[in-house]
Amino acid sequence: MASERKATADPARSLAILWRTREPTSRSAGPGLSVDRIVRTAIDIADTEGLDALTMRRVGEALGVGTMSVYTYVPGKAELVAVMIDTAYGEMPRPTVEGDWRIRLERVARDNLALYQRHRWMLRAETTRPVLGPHLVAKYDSELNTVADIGLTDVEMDAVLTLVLGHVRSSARAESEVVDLERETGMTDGQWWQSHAPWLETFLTAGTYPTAARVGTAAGQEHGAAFGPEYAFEFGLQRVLDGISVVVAERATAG
Amino acid sequence: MASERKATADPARSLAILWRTREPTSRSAGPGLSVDRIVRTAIDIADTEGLDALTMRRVGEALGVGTMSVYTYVPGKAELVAVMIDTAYGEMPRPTVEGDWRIRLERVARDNLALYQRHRWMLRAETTRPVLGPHLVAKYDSELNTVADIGLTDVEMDAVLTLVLGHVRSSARAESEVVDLERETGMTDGQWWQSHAPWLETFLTAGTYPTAARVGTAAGQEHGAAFGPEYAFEFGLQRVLDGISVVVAERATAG
DNA sequence: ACGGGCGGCGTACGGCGTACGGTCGCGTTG
DNA sequence: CAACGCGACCGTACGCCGTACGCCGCCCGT
Repeated sequence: MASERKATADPARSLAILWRTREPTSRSAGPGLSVDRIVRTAIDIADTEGLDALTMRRVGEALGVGTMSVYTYVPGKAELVAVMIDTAYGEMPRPTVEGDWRIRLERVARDNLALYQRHRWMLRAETTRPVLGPHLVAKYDSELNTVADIGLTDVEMDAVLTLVLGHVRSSARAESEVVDLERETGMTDGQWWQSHAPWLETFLTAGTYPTAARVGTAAGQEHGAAFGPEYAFEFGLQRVLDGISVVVAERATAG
Repeated sequence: MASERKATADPARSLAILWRTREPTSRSAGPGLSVDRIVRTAIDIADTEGLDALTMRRVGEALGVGTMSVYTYVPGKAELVAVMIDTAYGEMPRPTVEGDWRIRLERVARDNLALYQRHRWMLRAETTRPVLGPHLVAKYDSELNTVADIGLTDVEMDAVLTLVLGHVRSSARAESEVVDLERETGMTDGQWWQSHAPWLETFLTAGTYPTAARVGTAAGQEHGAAFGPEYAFEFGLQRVLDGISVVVAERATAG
């Protein structure tokens, strides 16, 4: 597919599907297709077989229905993916209001990480502009409320959320890469590294990049693998929260 | 393409191409193909027409050569993209050693942002495991040196770099989405938002998500568009650096 | 002079998203 | 109660993609 070229070409239609503005229209007792059934099936496929396996033909097949029947409910694949994303947002827990802002924000980060771990395809699908579905809006609102009372301006609240969610995405991607690699090559991360190491050493004359060699080795041994995604997530999250707490403190003393 | 399924299936071959272990082999005065010419052409196409336009047929055509001739030098599209990525890393400036760590790290962030702005396709191509080409290694080494003398452990140095580069990537992606959207729909970000707003309001009963509505509006008016990628980058970068300086200070007093 | 090897490539295959034009059974209307 | 229109369903086909395979013809070593 030439991607989402026209994903937003018809805002009316796209948004109508996202927000389910449509009667159930169960006319007969036939296959009984619906946007919801299609989306659930598609998410299932993407979860278990990966985004590459998500094919319109595959979706039809899984529903026991012709390929083109799917197009009765969804204008195209891009829109289907959009609804999948919004649906996934919908199954997240809403942030609690307990604890101070740092605890709440940390919770938001962990919930989002769990989302990406459950639906790794989202990391590759969320390429275009945010979907603007009902669940994304609800999520955005509830996550904003998490940092609504700590003295930040509206613009800063948005930026804080963007920063934290961006870090989560980055970490989730790094972790997902390791998992994907293991599934695709049948090697663990360590084995993959081992198989590349001799070749790397061939090219990399000893001493040319001392820092890279030392740190790469150190990081590898520390985590038992070439990269420690969980460590990177935790370390980064604490750094980000530390950084945020600096502005929060500023606002508290200045305001 | 089923993506990079076998991108690393033959480490020897892949690494050999990455590190250019091969005589130039300019046998005749024919088309004179080479990995370098192919990669430069491919980068050109991706830069000006986007990653979706990067097709093996298109590459051959641009080189005045049959499609399959490209395969003489490159095992497949995945490997081609890998070399493109490493080549792009190669044209980055190497970080200076002037100033304190914060200035140097900030410079690293800005250089990487500029890279992504010049080659937006990298944001969508860098999906798999890092490429392990010569330029990536050199980049990693020189960027590490930027934070090598501030009292962090090796593992922490790696994590700091990962954090900063992750933030850059996230910001660059957000910015790229806006640009792509404008190019694809012919609307500016503001216009796009305007065209969606009436529909959103239809679904979004006033007052259901007060915080989202207020902050969304505030952020939009502040930046003159629905989202201010540059602001998000700057704000996030300062927060991240603040967070890092907390550990650095800790190490300085404790060590 | 010649023969092998390799750079170059034409053709073809399987798979993708999806446009288009049917078919058929239901709910509504006279 | 009969006719009908509409919408769910779908078979076929088109134009893309990546790339396997086998063939040419030229250059270079002999």
